[in-house]
Amino acid sequence: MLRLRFYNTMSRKKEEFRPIHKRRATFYACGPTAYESPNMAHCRRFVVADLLARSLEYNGLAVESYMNITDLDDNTIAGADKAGLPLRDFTGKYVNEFMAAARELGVKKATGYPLASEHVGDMIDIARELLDKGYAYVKHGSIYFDISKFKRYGRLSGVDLSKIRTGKTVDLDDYEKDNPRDFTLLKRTTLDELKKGIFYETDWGNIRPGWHIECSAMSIHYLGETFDIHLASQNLMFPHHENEIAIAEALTGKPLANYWLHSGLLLRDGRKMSADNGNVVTMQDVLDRGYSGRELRFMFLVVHYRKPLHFSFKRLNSARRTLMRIDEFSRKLLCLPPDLPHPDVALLVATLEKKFFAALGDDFNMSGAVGALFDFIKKINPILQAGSLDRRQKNDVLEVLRKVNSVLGIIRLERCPLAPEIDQLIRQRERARQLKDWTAADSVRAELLKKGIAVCDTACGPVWERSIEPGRQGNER
RNA sequence: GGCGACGUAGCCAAGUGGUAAGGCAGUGGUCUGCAAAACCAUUAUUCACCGGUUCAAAUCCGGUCGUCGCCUCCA
Repeated sequence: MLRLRFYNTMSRKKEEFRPIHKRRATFYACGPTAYESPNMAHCRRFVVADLLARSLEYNGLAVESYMNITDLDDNTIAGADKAGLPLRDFTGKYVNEFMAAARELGVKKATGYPLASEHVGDMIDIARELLDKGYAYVKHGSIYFDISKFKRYGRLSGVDLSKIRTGKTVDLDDYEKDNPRDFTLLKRTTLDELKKGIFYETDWGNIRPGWHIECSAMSIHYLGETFDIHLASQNLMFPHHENEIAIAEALTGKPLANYWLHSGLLLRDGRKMSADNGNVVTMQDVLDRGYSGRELRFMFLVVHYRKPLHFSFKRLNSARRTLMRIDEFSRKLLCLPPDLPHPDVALLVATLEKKFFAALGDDFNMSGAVGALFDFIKKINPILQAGSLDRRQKNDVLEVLRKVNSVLGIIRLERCPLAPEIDQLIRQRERARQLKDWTAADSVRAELLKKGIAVCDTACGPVWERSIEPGRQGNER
């Protein structure tokens, strides 16, 4: 059992996690917009959400997690228009890509991935209620949230609305707000949208929802008025999260989430990775270069989730090498025959478990946790090399690694099952090697390779693995 | 201009008051029929800079510099 603490943006401190329900944890993560292919920034967010979910699960909590997909907004509408496709077909393609990327990254499925377009009814209800309560107003067929009515605005991000430069990034001429700081809840349908059938009928005319109300509506719909954790990346803090909070709290009078977690940005060449900066590296780019989702996952995992992460292929290479060291270790552990017991193993196993989960529980300090794993590997390696682990100790080692891996999700602990004839061949090759019949040994090795088994020799005997195409290694669970 | 984050070795990265984890690369060694590796050892008198508090500071306080992000629909 793990004591979980994490940094709550709302209080700007690390706090101990106390779920609302004893055995259940609920969290909502802001997901991608379905108008572009998954890139490294999306991948990091997926992995961070997965880390959170797995940590909560390890803590014995049943996790209910939702990550929304924005499939109804300016970008998706403009994208579909440009592609000459119906909105649904356009976004559907990207939704599938995101799901595939998540799988590739070894991300456990969230409870749900709701689409904004399927919850417009909820959004309209919320807007109506906010109008009734006086937090919103109608103007020329659009509905805006009146920020002046929500006194606690800005608590999360610390912005002072009087000092903000309005209109710097948005053309205010497109809106008819009472105050430029107000934000759109429901936007009057344009003529073009009307023609394409992208509109929803309401008492106030045809509309479509704005971005902020989508998240409030979906999170409340699935998780209730107050849930445990809201997760997203830092650059969404203002205005998106402030607006989400304003909508939800004006509506219910209760906090939307008890803990607000924000992950760091993903940078490329010192700048945020985004289409605007023209420095996007997609998941597909990385796979095409022969890297695996598993290698990406590891690269994302070892950097603290709140820190900015500079993406580079050099870094990815370094992650690959590091992973190879772990793989070598687990291969030996699985393949080499058990022998005599070693006196230090019990303590080493206990230390790994303690240190790994203490680091994890301290605001997801994965660098510290992985450091503990390497300390362990370094100590066990010589023992393994000397062939002095007995069967029971090997099981203990495997068991602690399974625990660690329930969060990491990258260690290969499934012994590659050997068909009897493969086992036979390996033995045959060993006999040939003992007789120094190198020609026979090499031909058996070649035969094994044809059957998809790569054999390496070590001082303690042969170690094998399923030979896999580089870059296409599957993730262990 | 306002708000926020970050700055630790060649690179990546932990460490938030007790004397610098871990990984990659490098170097040296061990093992090895071949192959591919692997394994071990080693690498920061110092934590962007300046000042202060303290017996003790990468860690706390004040200031400076640098990089990045957000400021009302890129997400």
